Amino acid sequence: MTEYNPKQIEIISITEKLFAEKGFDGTSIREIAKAADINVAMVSYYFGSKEKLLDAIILYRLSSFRLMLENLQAENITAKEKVSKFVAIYIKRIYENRDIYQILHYEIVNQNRTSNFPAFSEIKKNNLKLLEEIIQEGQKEGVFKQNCKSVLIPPIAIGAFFQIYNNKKFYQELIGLQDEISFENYILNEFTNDISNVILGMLIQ
Amino acid sequence: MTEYNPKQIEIISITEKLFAEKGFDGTSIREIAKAADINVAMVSYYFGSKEKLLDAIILYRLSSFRLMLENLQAENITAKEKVSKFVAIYIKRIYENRDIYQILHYEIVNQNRTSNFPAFSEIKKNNLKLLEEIIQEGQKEGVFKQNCKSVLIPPIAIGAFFQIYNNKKFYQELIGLQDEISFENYILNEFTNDISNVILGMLIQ
DNA sequence: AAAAAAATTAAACAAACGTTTAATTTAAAC
DNA sequence: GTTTAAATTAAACGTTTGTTTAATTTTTTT
Repeated sequence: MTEYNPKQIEIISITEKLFAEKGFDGTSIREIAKAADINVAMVSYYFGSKEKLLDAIILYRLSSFRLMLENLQAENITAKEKVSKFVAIYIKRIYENRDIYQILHYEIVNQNRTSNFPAFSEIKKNNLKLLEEIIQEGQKEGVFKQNCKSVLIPPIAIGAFFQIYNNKKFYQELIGLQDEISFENYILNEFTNDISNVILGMLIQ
Repeated sequence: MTEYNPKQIEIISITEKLFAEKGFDGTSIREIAKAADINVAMVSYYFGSKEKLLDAIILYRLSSFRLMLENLQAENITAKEKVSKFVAIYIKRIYENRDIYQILHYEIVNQNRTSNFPAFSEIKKNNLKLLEEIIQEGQKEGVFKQNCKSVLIPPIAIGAFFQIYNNKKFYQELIGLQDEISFENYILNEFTNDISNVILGMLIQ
């Protein structure tokens, strides 16, 4: 795997934000160069092309995605608590990596690019597998229903989060969250708790 | 309000699909012209510019969005049944208008365009108002909790739908839905029912 | 049938795009 | 301190972009 030097990582980070905000097609190399305070030729020099820069962003961010949830299974808590923890860790990770999620989401919808996202599918599958193990545990404990819709859990969590995040102004006004910090607090506490309860309500008999 | 002739409506419909698939920036006027079998100059001739064509698409689709849910409140059924019906109508409408939802979603995230979406916010607010009336009804009936998170209902429904729709291939494989028809059936029946239950689980004491 | 209006066309426009070049500066190696 | 490699630059490349022009065809009106 390719290692990136500090200059490359800086370009990756700045471009990640721009792509998430304005989209791949909506962001020009000249904009990137200006934001990162580099010459336009540097993108090609370091990454080969704009599209390969996108690949680099995805590769760079996704590489740190593995593990994190692995330890959860081993913990000595009830299945119900594990689901709550899963949701909390999941939403936190999405929130913290919202830029790359936004980019990936759009690039998956938008078939213009030929980037391959099998790595992303793999992560999703692993998450689901872990989740199903936890649910089976809860079924054995007799607290979860037998026909649980585990597949719906990630889309509910991710989907609801991005619906609110992408309509931030609308919901900030609605819920009454003035600044960025109170919004972040809402997401990581109240929202996380609510979604956790919604999902548990679906699982518990 | 401007009326559109059949030729304009054809351009609107074809462009709507292209914008939803490839994004505003990812779709060129020449692509639109080719798909709609018209000369490139016709877009400017009929709509003024590419950006005004986007406005026309939004205006044209959103104008048919009002009502639909209005009658629900008057029906002689329980609040619980009303919520189920609300969710079903809501998901159906999103599914049938998924292209314009996709465009709006992206354009709201993407601040490149100066299109104003107060009409869309208005629709969302009206939906929420109706929903809260139904919930209050259910609270009076004594079936719904006192502190209900009604704000979360639309984002859960829309969010979960688009998470699945935008990762269609992934979920088709996962759930086992070979063709387009069985996917549509899944969304309008099983998925709608599951989401309805999830939301009711959140409301019922 | 003649005149007026609307629709359609091919061609051209300048601007912006991603990318490459070749020259220059900076840093590392010896 | 000289040589070699890496980083950075301004300029130019050929395309593609959205839009406009001016000429032509089609349709409508009288």
